[in-house]
Amino acid sequence: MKYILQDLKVKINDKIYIKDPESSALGKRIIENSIIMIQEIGFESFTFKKLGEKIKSNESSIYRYFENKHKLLLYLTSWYWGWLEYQLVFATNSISNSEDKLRKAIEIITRTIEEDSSFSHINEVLLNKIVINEYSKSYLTKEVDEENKEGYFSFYKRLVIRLNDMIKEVDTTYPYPSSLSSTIIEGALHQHFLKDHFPSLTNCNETITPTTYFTDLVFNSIKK
Amino acid sequence: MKYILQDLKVKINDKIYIKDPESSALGKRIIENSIIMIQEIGFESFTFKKLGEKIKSNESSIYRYFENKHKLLLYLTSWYWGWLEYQLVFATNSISNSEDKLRKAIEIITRTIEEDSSFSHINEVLLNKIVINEYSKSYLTKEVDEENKEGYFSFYKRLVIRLNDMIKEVDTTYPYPSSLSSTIIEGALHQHFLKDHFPSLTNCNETITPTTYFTDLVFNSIKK
DNA sequence: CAAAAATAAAAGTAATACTATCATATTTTA
DNA sequence: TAAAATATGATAGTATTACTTTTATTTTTG
Repeated sequence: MKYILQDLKVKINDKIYIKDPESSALGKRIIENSIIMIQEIGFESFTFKKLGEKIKSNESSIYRYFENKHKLLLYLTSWYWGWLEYQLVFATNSISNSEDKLRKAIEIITRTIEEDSSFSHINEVLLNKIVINEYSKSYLTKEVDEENKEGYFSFYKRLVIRLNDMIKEVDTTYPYPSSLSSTIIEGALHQHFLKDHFPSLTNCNETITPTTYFTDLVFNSIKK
Repeated sequence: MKYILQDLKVKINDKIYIKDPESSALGKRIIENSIIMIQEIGFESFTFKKLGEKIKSNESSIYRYFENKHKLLLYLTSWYWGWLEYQLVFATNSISNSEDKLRKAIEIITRTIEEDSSFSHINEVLLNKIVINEYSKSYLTKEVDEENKEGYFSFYKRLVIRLNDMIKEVDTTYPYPSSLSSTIIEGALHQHFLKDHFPSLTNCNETITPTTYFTDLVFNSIKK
């Protein structure tokens, strides 16, 4: 698994970047350190100038890779959803029973990314935290429809559709499979956030995980 | 109902503002027009300078009411959740059957705010759109824990807890009432957003409403 | 080794997010 | 009703952001 993951390259829509950060050492440092920095100080406070200082490069050099920090966030989150989709496919592929498959899919999507199975320069534990705290900012904009047309959200959409398909496989008659799928994916991020900042608004904690909650939710809604 | 609503004053935490916008004509113009403007151009592009031009007042005068636009967003969204709570209490109060009560509560929380039942200077149809598009930005910040301690999210929390209580009333044994409650409230905003921008990720449309979907979801999860 | 490409350094611009000062208008109250 | 207090408006100023441009330097490659 490790070996395969090391070879995996998530192919990001090339309109998101000006120059592919995977194509150079500087590009990789930009990605690696932007993840660390956004996680540390938050997306609002993060600037290309600060990142330049951190990686001892120049602001103007970073602008040759990404138009602006919004595009960089789109890049990072696209990578995350692509990575998660790979995890999902890898883990569910061999399961023939559709109920077991769905169960596993929910687990993959809602679990806490804990062990640092990080390969190369991307720390997906930190990246998962960024997705929890910043992802919705990437689509809650006035430009969402244009950017959607450009395909900037295609990994996310593909994941929602994949889960939707798995739900349908278990119960063809369930009338809201894509709403349920999008609720799980977005809701999982939200429950993880609440657990850390608004514990009174969730039952999730060290013992009850979002996986437990969403598994129960899904299997009560669809017929088994 | 109209009459009562006209008298309702949502009492916002006074640390959110510097000077109470309800206390003056200028303050009310700030609120009224900031809602219109944020809805029009989005929160990112919105500035106090632009608002000043629109209401023919001065940037510096607006700063005497709100420290910054983040606090203004907290004010507007607090007002919205307070208003929605009022709607909820008003509509469910007289229902004695706890299942019917929950059903009505879900309806109030997940429905599209359509008719402009606006009173005074606040247009809650536009405000609902702002909440759909911008609310998560108000808490997805590095300051969320401090601001939560200051009580800036108390209306939202109270609504989640109220719905949680109603779920418990119907089924005391259900193990995830607060997660379900927060999923409904956050999820309803999300489904409304998807319906407008990512229709392939939701089953909600003109005929299937978020209310239909969430009502089904809830009553399949809890025992009746 | 020369040419091309990538990166770094520095400077410049327009806008943002404020703060401060002072003038003027309006309201309050003595 | 005059004086005082308060609210608002106009103007200017500051630091930072979000870039763009130009030029110099370093690295890569043919």
